[in-house]
Amino acid sequence: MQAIRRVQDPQRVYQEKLPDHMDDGMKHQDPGMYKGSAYSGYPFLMLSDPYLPNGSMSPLSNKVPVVQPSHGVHPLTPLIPYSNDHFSHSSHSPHLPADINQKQGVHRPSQTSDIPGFYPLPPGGVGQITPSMGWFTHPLMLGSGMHTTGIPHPAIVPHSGKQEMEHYDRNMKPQPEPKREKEAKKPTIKKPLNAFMLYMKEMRAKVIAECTLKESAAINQILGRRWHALSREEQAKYYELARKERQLHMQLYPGWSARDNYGKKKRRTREKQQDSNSDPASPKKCRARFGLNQQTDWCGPCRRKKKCIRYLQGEGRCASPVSSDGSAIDSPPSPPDALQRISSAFPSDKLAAPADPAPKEQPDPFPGSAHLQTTSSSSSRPITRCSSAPAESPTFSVASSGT
DNA sequence: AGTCCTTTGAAGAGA
DNA sequence: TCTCTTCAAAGGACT
Repeated sequence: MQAIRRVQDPQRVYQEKLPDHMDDGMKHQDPGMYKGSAYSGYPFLMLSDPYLPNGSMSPLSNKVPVVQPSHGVHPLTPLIPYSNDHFSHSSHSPHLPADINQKQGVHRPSQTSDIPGFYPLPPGGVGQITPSMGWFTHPLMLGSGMHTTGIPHPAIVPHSGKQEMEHYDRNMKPQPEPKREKEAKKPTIKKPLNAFMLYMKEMRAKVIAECTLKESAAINQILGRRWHALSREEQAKYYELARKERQLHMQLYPGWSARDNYGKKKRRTREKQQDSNSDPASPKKCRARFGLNQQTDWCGPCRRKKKCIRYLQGEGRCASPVSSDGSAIDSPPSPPDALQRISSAFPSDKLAAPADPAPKEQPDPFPGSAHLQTTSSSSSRPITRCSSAPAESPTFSVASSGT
């Protein structure tokens, strides 16, 4: 039933979930645009994207040179956002069972029969699509993430990497195996990538090349800032790609739920739960402490529904909480408005920027560039210090971690 | 081998 | 309805 519901109403879901700034036009462009073909959102079919003025496959291809990343991301990365590694270890197996995901209760539609009319498959199903892509020999095409339709989807990966994929290939051999062992080798369907993940996927190599960094935590901090530095139009491209990716994912795995992958980081989960239980910086507790409206007031100057920045910075208290309309709630030194107070307190971050517990010594002269003051206080392993430098030629040096 | 770090966004669970 | 949690990618560092 859940699968049916999800398949029947994806358009509404996506439109509702579109970021606010997408309301301007994106939503209105959408009606019916996917109804012609069930897989019109499928990456391989997006050779000419109506959302991209020049029909480019890459949202940044018209402004950012494609850098072949070390991990082999395909130039079409934004539309094929899954790691090739997951598939490069298994050559095409004609014996690959079509229905490889029964364990997770994913209903694998047998062509058109099980797909509600909202996603009418073209005659012959998606399988007819592949011949038109004869030029396209992406490794994913040869992987074991093969959909019933014959089109692989990179979201299908083994539970824990390459070795399991090799096991999985062996499973293709007609050798009877214990049921329990078989179940343990069932691949995992991963979540579709969101807009920021798609952006990271594309820009990571560029940042690595610029900064000669490889540590992802530091790279991601840079990418996070650059993401906020993007214009709405630029971000909208990634939101749209993500929306299509979700739609494709929903089409391929109608019964899949993000919940299927819950519980795979159990240690971290437990620690976080313990932490949250005793964390006085939680928004709810901060609001309670300041007598704020739990429903409408924001916690702290960050205006994010997360932990209080000031608390995390060591002040041990919430400061300058603002109401939902931006007006000050406590009594700071009479700022013009809460937003200005916020931006003055955190000059290098936009309002929506992530809470960086590191003290902001001076405004970031290159917002969006690879300017990393320091790493998080939550990390006992300072990673990188990035000097202020133009975005085109940032310089990085590895901070002495003191280890 | 498994987990952490770090980012944003989507989705699910629970209050 | 809102808040909170988890996971998605990445790879070096750590346990």
